[in-house]
Amino acid sequence: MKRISLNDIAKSLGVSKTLVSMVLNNLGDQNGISQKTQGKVWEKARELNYQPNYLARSLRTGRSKTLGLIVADISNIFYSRLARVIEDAAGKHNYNLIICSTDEKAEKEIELIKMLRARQVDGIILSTTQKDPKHLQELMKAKFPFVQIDRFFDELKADTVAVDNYKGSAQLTKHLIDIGCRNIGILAISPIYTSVIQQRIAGCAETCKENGLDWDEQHIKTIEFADIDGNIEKAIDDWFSNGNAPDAVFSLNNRIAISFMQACKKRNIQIPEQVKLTSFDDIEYFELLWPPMTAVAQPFRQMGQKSVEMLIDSIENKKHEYQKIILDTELKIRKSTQLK
Amino acid sequence: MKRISLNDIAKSLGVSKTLVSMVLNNLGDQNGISQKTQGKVWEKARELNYQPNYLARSLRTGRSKTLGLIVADISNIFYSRLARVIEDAAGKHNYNLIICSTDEKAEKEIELIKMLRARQVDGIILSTTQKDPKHLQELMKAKFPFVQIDRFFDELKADTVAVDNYKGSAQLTKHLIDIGCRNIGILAISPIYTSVIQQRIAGCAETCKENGLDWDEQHIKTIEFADIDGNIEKAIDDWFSNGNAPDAVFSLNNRIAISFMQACKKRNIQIPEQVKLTSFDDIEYFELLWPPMTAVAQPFRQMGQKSVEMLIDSIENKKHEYQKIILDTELKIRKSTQLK
DNA sequence: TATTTTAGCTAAACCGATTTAGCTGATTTT
DNA sequence: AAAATCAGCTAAATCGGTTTAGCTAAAATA
Repeated sequence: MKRISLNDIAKSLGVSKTLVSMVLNNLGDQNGISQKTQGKVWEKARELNYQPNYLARSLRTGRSKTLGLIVADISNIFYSRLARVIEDAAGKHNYNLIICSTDEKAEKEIELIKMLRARQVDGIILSTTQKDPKHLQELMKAKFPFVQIDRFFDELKADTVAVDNYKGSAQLTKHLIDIGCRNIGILAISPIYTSVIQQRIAGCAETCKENGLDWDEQHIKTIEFADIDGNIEKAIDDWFSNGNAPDAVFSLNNRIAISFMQACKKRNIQIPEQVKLTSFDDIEYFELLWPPMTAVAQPFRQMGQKSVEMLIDSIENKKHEYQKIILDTELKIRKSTQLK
Repeated sequence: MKRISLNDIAKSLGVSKTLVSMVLNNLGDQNGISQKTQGKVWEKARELNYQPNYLARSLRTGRSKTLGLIVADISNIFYSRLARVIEDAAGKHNYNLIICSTDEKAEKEIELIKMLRARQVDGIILSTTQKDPKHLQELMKAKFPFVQIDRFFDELKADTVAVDNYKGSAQLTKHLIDIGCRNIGILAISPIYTSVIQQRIAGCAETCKENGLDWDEQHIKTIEFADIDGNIEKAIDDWFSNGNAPDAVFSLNNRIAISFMQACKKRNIQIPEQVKLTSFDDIEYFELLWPPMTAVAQPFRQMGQKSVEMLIDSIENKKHEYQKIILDTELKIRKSTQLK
């Protein structure tokens, strides 16, 4: 049952394992190994069904050909689609992926980064949950390759790919104002200190102010990640039983939007008649919901591909220079913000 | 920038790396290392911010504490939810996960298994795309730990966790017949030879026959994974322009159901008035679609947890005995099969 | 013929941990 | 005082590759 090693091949052929290694890495010609010997090595390798041990190789070369991907929750469809793009892009360069979810816990994220580094991943693609950039600064200081995706600290001179959350949010808000909304409520997923959430809130708030709407913090309800449904219930209670219900709700995350919609169904709150509903993160289901949901779509394919390109360049290219890529979103207007 | 190794700690303290290794693995007491020395080691490790190299450890111990997860497509919400449960369950035992998608390609699956074994994962959780059990039999012969999840070969004496697809499908079909459907069309995702698809087809076909409905292969449309939308278009063309349109459609996969629904919207085919629509794999969005979709729900949490338990037992426990766990599904009846 | 070159190959170090077998000097037992 | 025990520690092998430096015998050159 023991797996076949280079040594086994070498011994059974009466050659050195150096030679076997060179041949199987296609360095035979370069090192002047005769065609005849090369043939024998390949044949024996096939006969014994040799598979190299990547651990041993990685230990020696210092390259594991593995990347880490850290997101809040891989079962969130936004991240799983992103993960798939990243998996494929990484695969093209012969890298594989260890995927981890933080559950929006900053502490867990730090543990995961530590674990991934202990596993000698060559780099990490990270949608951070950190409140401040301290830990990522340490990564930078250690010259450890990583890319910020989706969420990021602008002050870090690090590779970044994200969307213009401010602009996307402002566009959506403008749309709501254009169709007559005067009181926009925000459902923000905790932790709300992330760049993504802050920018989305700012985009909405500024646009409201610019257009002469009242704005204060009261418009924002924070939904704890650990109990989305319960928190949504509370938010709705608060809004709809105190007589200051918003005429439009802007959910900053697809999960929350769904939960809000479910709650409205239960309570017979009509969308869009009683309240307009909109969300960040367009997903394919939004089009088929009742009512179909107006949403801000993110170019997740581009994001995924770019992040891998940047990361691999930063791993393999000594003179890699960091880049910040900010992509545009697209507003998809649907029935949840249209009366007719 | 070099990372700190055991040797660095050992040298800087003037002790052997054996000692350092023992202390940091909490084997100090057991090996009679004095408290004073242990204290010094821990302190130095903290001071130098030592992180063990998992590759080196794994190479030596023969345990990588890594599992492989192979599914058709991690961006499919069914698999991403499963993956999340598996990630958490594995994490509790200090295992991490390399996640891979096969795109329903049998060849790619074989490559992925090879790759995962080369990476020395300790075991694999696999939703197979293979047509015949040949390759999995090889895994068994090599005594390599793996668990079949969702899709499986019944003839393999291997750990398996899945649902009773036949029963779930039969239940759903019975429901359709009960509400008056006489001509049920199946949308099957290719490859249709998987256990899952075969059982779902059989459950539907047998139930139709038992209830006196006509049945032949014409009722089944195969949808190629690589072009779901295009294939759905063709299927609809064929059904609805040839005058032998089904009065109910049973989609064997959540992706296909969504695509079918989208196509119906475009063509103004009314659900459920013109055609009832049902699907396997209940997902949270189904409840909010218009119309909400009748579906067969799978206990994915249980599936994920059980699969990890079984796999880890089979890795760590010499006298592990294989188990086959077949769970029940739950029929969720919603508006897409109700006229009123 | 003596020397250099070359083709073809190998020995040994190395990556960073774990693990086995055993050493050293002090203390206890006989 | 010699032998046995014990506390506390270490040297070296090992996992399976890659890589460096260099060997050997035959062929080519001087």
